[in-house]
Amino acid sequence: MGRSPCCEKAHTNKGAWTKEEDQRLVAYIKAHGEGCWRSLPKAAGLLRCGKSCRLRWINYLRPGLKRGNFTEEDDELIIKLHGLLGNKWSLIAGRLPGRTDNEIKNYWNTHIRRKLISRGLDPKTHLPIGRVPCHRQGIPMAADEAVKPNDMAEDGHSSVTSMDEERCPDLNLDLTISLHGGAPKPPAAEAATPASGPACAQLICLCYHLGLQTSEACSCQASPDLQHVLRFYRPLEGGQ
DNA sequence: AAAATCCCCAACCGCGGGGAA
DNA sequence: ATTCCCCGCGGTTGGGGATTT
Repeated sequence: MGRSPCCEKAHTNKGAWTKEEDQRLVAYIKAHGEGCWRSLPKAAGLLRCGKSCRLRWINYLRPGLKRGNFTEEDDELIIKLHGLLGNKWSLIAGRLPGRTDNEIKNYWNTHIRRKLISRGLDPKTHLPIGRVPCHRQGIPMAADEAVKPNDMAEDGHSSVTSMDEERCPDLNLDLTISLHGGAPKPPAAEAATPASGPACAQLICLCYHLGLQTSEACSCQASPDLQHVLRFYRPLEGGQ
């Protein structure tokens, strides 16, 4: 039982990519564009599975990738974003142009984790090591723990917003996503890009995004001025 | 200089979501 | 309504270079 394999494993290469494979992949994507990863390997003459091709392209061959050291500012941004989003590497990567989710994930696990530990902070919760998470005191916490049913019900707002402002006043956490009421979806790329600033009218509450919308946890829908627009959004002060 | 250990990161794996049939 | 397929994500692995003994 179980899911069928993503490709015919018997006739696919694994492991490190060769220069020739890279060249074939780049040439094919330049000519035909991204997408249709399943059929790409055959069309491009590669003995690789589609997933492998996609990964190679996204993480290594795609133009515009920044390779090399992260700056101190990058570090701090990643730490802030991780504190709010948790291990949502793709979302975090969306905030760091030229960086991939895989790269950030690796960098987190190899460098930033230790950095936090050396500061006496738990890399998972961002709390002082040994301390029990408690956001009500404005103490940092992991995003997984940031939105809990009771937090939402008490005052009708996501505590993430106030937490966010308390903790990262300089951080634009525009986590805009589409409505759940039949309104057209904005392009996925806009969901977490700085470009979708205050001008973006279709916003949604974070609790819904986190799957809490159907529970009592989310009271955003009760808000009279948010009948069509539910939001978790905080604009930058003075732009990006 | 050689062996052992550590560390980094590219790549793989399995799962879940969403759309099409 | 259900099943299937594809894509994308996050967790994990393992090869190989760097460092230490």
